[in-house]
Amino acid sequence: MKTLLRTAKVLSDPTRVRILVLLRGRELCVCELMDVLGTSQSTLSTHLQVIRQADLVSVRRQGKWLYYALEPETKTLLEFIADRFELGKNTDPALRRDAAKLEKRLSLRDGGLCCVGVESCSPKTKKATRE
Amino acid sequence: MKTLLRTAKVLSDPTRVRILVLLRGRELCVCELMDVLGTSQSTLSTHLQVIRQADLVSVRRQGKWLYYALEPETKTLLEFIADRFELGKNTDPALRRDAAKLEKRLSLRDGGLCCVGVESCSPKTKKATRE
DNA sequence: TATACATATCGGTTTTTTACGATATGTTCA
DNA sequence: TGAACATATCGTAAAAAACCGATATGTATA
Repeated sequence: MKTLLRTAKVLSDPTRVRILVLLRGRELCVCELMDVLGTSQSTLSTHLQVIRQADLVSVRRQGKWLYYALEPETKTLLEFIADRFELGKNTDPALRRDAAKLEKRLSLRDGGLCCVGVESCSPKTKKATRE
Repeated sequence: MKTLLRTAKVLSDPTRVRILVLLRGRELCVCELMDVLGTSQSTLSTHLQVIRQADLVSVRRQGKWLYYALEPETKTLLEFIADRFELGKNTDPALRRDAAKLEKRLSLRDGGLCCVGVESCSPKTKKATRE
């Protein structure tokens, strides 16, 4: 029951759903998520903690960065959810915008590294990156 | 997305999960739910509204009483959830206690009616039926 | 070792959620 | 029609969650 409650809590917040959907298909580092979501770094970090405590993701360190990825079981769950609630087919405007932003952001990766030469990755310049 | 958020919100509260599990397999009237859950009538009513707004249940009036039942689609969803989060196998103490209480309560039904001759059905005597 | 930097945690504030008694609503049956 | 009753809604207080800036932590690299 507790596991269900924690998982459902993750899924009851739009930002967290967006995070999970973004992680579908690839791992992402925190600053990439921040860029796409447009939230503050501390807010994002807290959301990630909620997701982590529900055991829905794994974290891997590479260099200075932490890469978040869906657990295999979470992928199953997300398939089911995307199917049932029609998240997959670019139906939702927020999710579609996220996907577009992510694509742009991913094209900035250099040799698989997320933040090399991306000025928005510096916390100093990173406040309120609204478009 | 909105549908997912509403559904997940329903599932992120233990009382609401208990309600859905109780409704698995049979419809129940509000006073039966109240008896089993041990919450106040207004609290239960509010939870039921949240569940209703997520389109997870249908309501049917019979005589003075309202009977809540899972929508067919909700049954599918609950099967999946019970399977994945191990709600079915009497693992959870709260759910097991609920099941036992419900069985007793259902044995009081008279000709399929829920509240005939059940004194705890009167709002006056119904406050805080803790065991 | 010192600095820079990516991410986490803390403190405080605002918003949301929950619970409950009191009251309203609407149905039933005398 | 009116009294009784099952359920819904309202008002409010208490608890939880979300957000953010500031600061802490820990890794990387010069």
